[in-house]
Formats: sequence, C-alpha cells, structure tokens
Amino acid sequence: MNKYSIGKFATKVGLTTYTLRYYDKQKLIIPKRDENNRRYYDDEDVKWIGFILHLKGTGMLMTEIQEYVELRKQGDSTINQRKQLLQSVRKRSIAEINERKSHLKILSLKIDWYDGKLKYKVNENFEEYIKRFR
Amino acid sequence: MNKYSIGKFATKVGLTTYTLRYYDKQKLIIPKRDENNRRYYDDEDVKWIGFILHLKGTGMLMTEIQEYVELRKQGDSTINQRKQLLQSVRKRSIAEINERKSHLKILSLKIDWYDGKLKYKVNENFEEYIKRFR
DNA sequence: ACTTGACTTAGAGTTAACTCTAACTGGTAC
DNA sequence: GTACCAGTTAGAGTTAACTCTAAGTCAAGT
Repeated sequence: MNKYSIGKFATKVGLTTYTLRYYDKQKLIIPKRDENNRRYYDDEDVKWIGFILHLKGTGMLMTEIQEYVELRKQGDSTINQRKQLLQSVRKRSIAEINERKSHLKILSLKIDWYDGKLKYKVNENFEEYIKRFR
Repeated sequence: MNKYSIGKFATKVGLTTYTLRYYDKQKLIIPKRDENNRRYYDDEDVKWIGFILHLKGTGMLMTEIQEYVELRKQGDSTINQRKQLLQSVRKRSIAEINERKSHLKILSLKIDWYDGKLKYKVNENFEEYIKRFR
C-alpha cells in the first residue's frame, strides 16, 4: 500500500498542506500517523478525498460532510441515513442549478437584446423585448 | 411616477434597508433624494434592481456589476463592452453549472449505489460500481 | 552540519456580501 | 407629543472555507 506524506498527498490531490491539516482538524479526513507522529495518507485516502471533493462540488457544506463522516464511522446500519442526507443535498443542489439557469436565461436575453441594438439598430426596450420570450 | 421610501422599496423588492444603503454606497443602485435628503426609489429603480438581482443570480460579482454600472452611465457607446462583459459572465456561469452537474452525477451514483446495497444487498464497492457508468 | 519538511498551538488575515449597532439628528403622522 | 421612519458616520460582527504566520521542536537525507 502506498504511503504519502502530507506534502506529497497535497500535490497529488491538488490541495495545500494547510487545507489538509484544516480538514484533519475538522474531521473530514483523518490520516494515520507514523512512529514520529507524522501524518501519512494511503490510497484509501486518495479515494476518500476524491469523493469529498465531489461532495463539496455539489455545494454540500462542511458541516454536512462532517455529519456524513460521523454516520460512515458508525457502519452499515447508517446507510439509509447517509442516503437520505445525500438525497437532500442533491435536491438542494438541483434547485440551485435551476435557479441559476433561470437567471442565466435573462442574462442571455440581454446579450441578444444588445445584439439587436448593435446589428439591427432595434430600439425596443428590454422590458418589452423580454416579454416576447421566456 | 411612483415613489418609494427605502423601507417600502426594501419590502417591495425583498431586500433590507441595510442592503439597499450598502448597494447605494457600492454604487449599484443610487436612488434620488427628496427635499429632506431622504432616498426615494421609482419604477425605473424597480426594474433596475430586478435586473441586478438576475445578474447576481448568475454569480456575477459585485465588482463586475459596478463595472457594468460604470459602462451604462457612459451611454450607448459602451454597449459593445457591456455585451462582452455579460458574455464573459455567461461563459463562466455555464462552466460552473456544468462542473456542478458533473459532481452531482457522482453524488447521484452514490445514492443509487446505496439503493443497490439496501434493496438488493449488492456488495460491489463504489469505485468499481462507478466505472460501469458515466 | 545544514537543509528540508514534518510537527505543534494559537491566533490573525482573507474574501464576498452582507448585517447590524451605536449614537445622534430630524421631519411626519396620529 | 411621542412614536416612527428616515438620515448620518464609523466601525464591528457574521458566515464559510480556507490561508497564513509565528515560534518553536524534531527527524531524516546529503
């Protein structure tokens, strides 16, 4: 099994040693220690941090990930709870994406409207323009 | 033309008076003043704050909105610059959505994997499971 | 021997966008 | 006449997630 010092691991996963010590303190990922009390990470940790980064990428908060870690530590009896936790994050994340998309649509319409002004010298105001779409 | 005090306007647009004074200070939306130096907002401001909130909703930063405001103040000669600014925000926002979606896909797969464990007592590990999709 | 990289605790600084408090003034409505 | 809403400046506090510094120790590698 490969062993990585905090520095090597940081490079491998694209984080800084500061962040990793911070995650350790926050109990997101707690590495083992060698005989000199130095942290070392293994390939399981590579998988685990990878998954954590996916969770973060969905907008899951650190406190929620901590909760997830707690449940995980308790073993298979908490699988249903973990699933529910992820489902609620999923729901929220999808809602956030949809909201952002709807704002993005307005922004896109504004760009189109500018295009109309620039290319065809259209002079309808944006509020009227926007009504004709959506 | 309707006039709104800061309090009425705050209620109307769903912000607080603190936030509106902050936006004033930040030059996002600068209302007119009455004879007693009190801010008042009109229907143009309603439209404008609405648009600002759409911009914010796309993830556009306040500094970028300030830049946009600056250009707008300079009149029609800056339309092309404004369009370009919005296009760059649009591009970034779409990229962020796509990234979030890709993380969300992994999270969804994990939920499905939990389902397999719970309903069908499947025992394949997640890393193997995940390889079969995407 | 010396550099490098690890360790510790404790706490300060950063970023973005608010959010609120203090302490005071002043016009409007009931 | 008093409550209410507005105004001001200045600055502190909040949230999330880092990010970095200080000041010191300790062990391995060249």
